[in-house]
Amino acid sequence: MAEKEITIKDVARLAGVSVATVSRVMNGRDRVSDATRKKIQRIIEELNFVPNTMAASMVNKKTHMLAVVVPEIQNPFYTAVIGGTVEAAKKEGFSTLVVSTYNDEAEEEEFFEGFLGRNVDGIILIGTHKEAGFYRNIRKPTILVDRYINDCGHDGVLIDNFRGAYEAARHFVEYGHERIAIIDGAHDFNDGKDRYWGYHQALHEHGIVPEPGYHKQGKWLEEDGYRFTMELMQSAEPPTAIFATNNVICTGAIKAIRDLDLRIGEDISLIGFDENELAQFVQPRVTVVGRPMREMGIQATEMLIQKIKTPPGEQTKLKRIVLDVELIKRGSVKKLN
Amino acid sequence: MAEKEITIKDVARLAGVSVATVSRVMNGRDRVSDATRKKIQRIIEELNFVPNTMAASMVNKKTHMLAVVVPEIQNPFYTAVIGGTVEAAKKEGFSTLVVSTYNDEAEEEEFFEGFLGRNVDGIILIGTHKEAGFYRNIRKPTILVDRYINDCGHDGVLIDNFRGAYEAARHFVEYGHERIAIIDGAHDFNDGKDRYWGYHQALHEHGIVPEPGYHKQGKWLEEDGYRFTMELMQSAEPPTAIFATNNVICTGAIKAIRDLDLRIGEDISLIGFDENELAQFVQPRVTVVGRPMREMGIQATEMLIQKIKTPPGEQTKLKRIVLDVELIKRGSVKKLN
DNA sequence: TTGAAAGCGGTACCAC
DNA sequence: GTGGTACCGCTTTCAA
Repeated sequence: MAEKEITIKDVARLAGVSVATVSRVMNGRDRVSDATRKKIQRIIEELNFVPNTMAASMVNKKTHMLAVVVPEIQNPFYTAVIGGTVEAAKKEGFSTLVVSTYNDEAEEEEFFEGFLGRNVDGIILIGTHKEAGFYRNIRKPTILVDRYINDCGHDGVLIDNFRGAYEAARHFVEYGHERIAIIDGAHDFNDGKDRYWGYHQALHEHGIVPEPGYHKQGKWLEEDGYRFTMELMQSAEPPTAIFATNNVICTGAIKAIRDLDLRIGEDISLIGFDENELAQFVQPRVTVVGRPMREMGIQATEMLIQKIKTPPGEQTKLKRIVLDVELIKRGSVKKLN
Repeated sequence: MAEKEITIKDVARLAGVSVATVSRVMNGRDRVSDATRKKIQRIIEELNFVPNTMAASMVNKKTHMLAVVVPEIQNPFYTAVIGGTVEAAKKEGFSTLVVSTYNDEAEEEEFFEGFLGRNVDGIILIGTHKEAGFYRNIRKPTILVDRYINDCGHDGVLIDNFRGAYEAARHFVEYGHERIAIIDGAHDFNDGKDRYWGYHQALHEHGIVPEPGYHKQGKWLEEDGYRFTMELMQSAEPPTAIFATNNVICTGAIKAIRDLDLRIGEDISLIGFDENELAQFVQPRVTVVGRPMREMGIQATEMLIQKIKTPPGEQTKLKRIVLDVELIKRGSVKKLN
């Protein structure tokens, strides 16, 4: 397991040339005579020599690695973004490594201070921190995905949360709903906040004043979706529609509805945010606001690599790409009018 | 974004000491006078200096990083293993990075040849390669998880697939089933093969000869579960029970049963392998063979770190840890007798 | 207690 | 074309 590693020096010695020449052959930049090249290549082969990437990185300050840092690796939304990133990175010759912070700020900080954070060429970040200061301290090409903090100093790839929620709520209204509840979580990030206000505006525009009791705030957890749906449906005046603002809340809501022996799209209308297994399984299937998850990863990665390749001098000003969402209508919203 | 990095030299110069002394203060090993230590610490603070981990690693050959390489990051089984790994690694002061090979051998090879594979201290590997040769080439502390290849030269943390399948099949038999189908995939790895033969033995022991048409082999995909369940149930002599040998096949089977308008545990009995969302959602819930996924990650990581810390001389002989599985009985198996 | 200097394993510039 | 060599940023003897 731990024989002394073979180095470029060994190769040079055995080939009877200098390390410089071996280096040339490895990188194929400078030209080397065919004879020596052949000989060196043979020795490399024989010795099964693999250059130490770290040593190389020390001098040229490049690792050709990207990190994608997500809050939670178990959430299919994030794994889809990761998939897009890996694909796009590979195309450009970069390797990708994944880090999950498990929604823990300390964990996120450790990444940046540790080996990884300091040695990747760039970072795709779905952050956990809420203050711009944290992000401003990141001195490395970074693209924020999904969650964006104003004044953070980095580019972002986002989706139009406001519009997604607006469309969902409007869909309810158009179908004649007025008692429309929303289950979300803390408004720590733009995404959650925007979804709430999108919903809010759609209602207002149609003269509906959202009843305070219809706004349930948890922690963006499945159990919140479950508990609040239970509460709502068992209250004196249950809503006719529920907007579940992320995929796990939606899962919880579906389970609650099932346990309450209610029929989706009949006894209660439901719209979720993001695709999820259950939403596609139940009958009728659940209408959701879909976002181009994989595409977000791809776009972010392309921006990132672009940025990495741009000489420090000519950095352009900050930009944010906003991708569109789509209301995927299925059968979970009952027509009341 | 790219001001010149601060180095240990800058600190040394400003503190009016040698780099050696700064290094001492940073690592806290050697003793340094209180006065100089204070001064150096102040400068480090002021400059916001963070040492270059790569340079350090070059000399002490340690990165304190572990990689966990999985075939597919979207599969909850693997993310659970990852979770266990991250937890255990953290306890011992190691960072963990995740790499998904997407079931692609080339991708897996690239990892080992690239920056990451060469610079982590150890690897938790759920491999994609099928030949022992590939694994024997890995010259780094490595633990194989779940999938094990004989003669690979590494320790492993496995589960008793044979027994899990055996228990599942026996459960069917005890409940009076005789027409028991099994859906699996290629027997490339021990896990799949063992599951098939566990099933096979249980039937044989009870004098049941598995009908060839009841063994459906696909690619371990959800669509296989769906397609084969359809085929089986629409055949001239449909089985009374189906053993879905992994989580996604089970998901597919559940969907097919739903689309066929059949009732689980009534028209068709079903047992899955590994927990999954749908198995717990449908009514009645689906009986599954459960494995201690997170625990597998933890055990593997502890073995790995142990190994990393063991001096090369005194390596012990190979060992495999086999964790137990558990048949989680729920309502999806009908009593026929 | 502190400093000088020799690496770690490469890269790249400058000579020849 | 090829070799010599000064780094990259840090750790670690060895001396002082």
